[in-house]
Amino acid sequence: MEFKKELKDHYSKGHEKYLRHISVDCVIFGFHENDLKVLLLKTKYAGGWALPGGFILKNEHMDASAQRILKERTGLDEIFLEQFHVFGDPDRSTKKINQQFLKNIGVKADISWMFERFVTIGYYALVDFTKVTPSPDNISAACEWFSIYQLPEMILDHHHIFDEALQNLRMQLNFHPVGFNLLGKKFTMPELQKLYETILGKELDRRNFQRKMLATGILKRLDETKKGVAHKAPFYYKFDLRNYKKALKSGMHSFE
Amino acid sequence: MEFKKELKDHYSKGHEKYLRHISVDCVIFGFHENDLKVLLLKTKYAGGWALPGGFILKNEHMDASAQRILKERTGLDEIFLEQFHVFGDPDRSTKKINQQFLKNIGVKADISWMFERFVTIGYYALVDFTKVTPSPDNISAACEWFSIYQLPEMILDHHHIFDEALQNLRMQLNFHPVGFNLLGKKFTMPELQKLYETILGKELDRRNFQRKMLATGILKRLDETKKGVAHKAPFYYKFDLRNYKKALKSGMHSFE
DNA sequence: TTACATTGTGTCACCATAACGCAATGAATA
DNA sequence: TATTCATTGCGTTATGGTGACACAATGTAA
Repeated sequence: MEFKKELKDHYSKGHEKYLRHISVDCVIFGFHENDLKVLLLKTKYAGGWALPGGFILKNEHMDASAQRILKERTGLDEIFLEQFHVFGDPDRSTKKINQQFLKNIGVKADISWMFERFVTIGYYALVDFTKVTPSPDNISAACEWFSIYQLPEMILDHHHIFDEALQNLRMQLNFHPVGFNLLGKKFTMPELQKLYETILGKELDRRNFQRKMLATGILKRLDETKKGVAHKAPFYYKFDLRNYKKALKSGMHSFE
Repeated sequence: MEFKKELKDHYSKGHEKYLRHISVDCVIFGFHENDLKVLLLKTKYAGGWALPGGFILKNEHMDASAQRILKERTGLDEIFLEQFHVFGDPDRSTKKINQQFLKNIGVKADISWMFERFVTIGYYALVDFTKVTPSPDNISAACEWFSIYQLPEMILDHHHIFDEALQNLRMQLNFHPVGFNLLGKKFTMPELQKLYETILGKELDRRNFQRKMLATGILKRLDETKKGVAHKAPFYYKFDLRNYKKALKSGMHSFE
């Protein structure tokens, strides 16, 4: 009940803390077991899964609010974040779902700022899957990873927001290095390739991929090879941060 | 005085009409006399030039509000518009300038929604220069074109917004056809080339440009040649709208 | 010891691009 | 009327990136 009061306060007085009409939604990508995954929240009251989202504090930088939201859901700091699109359809947050939601938590719809229209800023994030501790927020019953190829039913236009995010990530992949945010410190070439294939949703030629990646100069080969694998052991690589950052700014060439 | 009352109402009661905290700013590009130009407004009260901007009506699609703003400043309908970035720094609209402004029109700063923080959505537009009738709004003394290479002093972070818009336009130029929105119905190859050179800010090889443009398939050569020119008369071209739109979706290759 | 899936490196044909050549055009000039 | 000449239209060549594929090296499993 203490919890419900806090929630009720949030929904009836949140407009005193946050900018009205503006929300931030995050598409958080992680890579695990050769699969690209997205972090979603199971809403308690509305039903369906939702992108981690939140609002902008009255004196907070918009980017900082996205960072804050991600920190709360993943436990991670200084996440790679990119604003990719704003969703401004007046009907995007249908009144229906909010009404049901507010009724469930005992707030009269017409006195809540949540009942008003929201324009939402879409961010996508790339995180190291192994370092994330998913934690649901107040209004969520669960916080879980989903394969981007097996997404559950999602609320509002969140599936559409996800689609746009993925499309933007794929574009980004053509011009900027991406792996650093999604992989651990060291990795093999086949692992890196799998990441690219998963994001792009298509297979790439092993040999051409290696040649192109090495040509970018953002990789450093370690003397170490992967142990305990059947067949020939691949080398480990790490990113050359200097060149990696240069490539982030200046851009690269595309992949097949 | 009638005018001042209207303005005062807008600044003291506008929040009843518009979404709070959100504005829309447009970078309107036009091409004239081999020069890329931007449409700016001279503010009456604040001093300095500003991007045409406005707010989102409570039940209006965000894109529609940008279209409305452009219609008011240029007289044009169905303008090519692209949302390119959101500017969310809490300090971007400094209180200083708004305070001075509101004082000048006789509105107490602390009662106006305009005094609050704004997150602004940046759009850029491509228009046919010859069809535009620049018209200033209430709070502006003038509405004029400026060469992107000779911009005047601009208010707030509007110069920064312009810079981002130009950078995005240049990116866009690499993958999507652009001329249709900036040129008239028919044009010569050198004219089209000048447009590209002006946007990119560098010279291109005349012969390679022609070959590449024709290879895209978005152009149709007319039987007509330009009259009254010294030396060899160039052919006129028009866009093949079918292929043009296809290229808009699927993308193209880049220019040098 | 052998089999075999996987890795590292190399080759080749193809295509887009950048750089440049040259003849055709047609108004301006002599 | 003949000539000049900047500009246009079309073509050629060298280069480098890309996709498709070959082959030897590796190292565990049979």
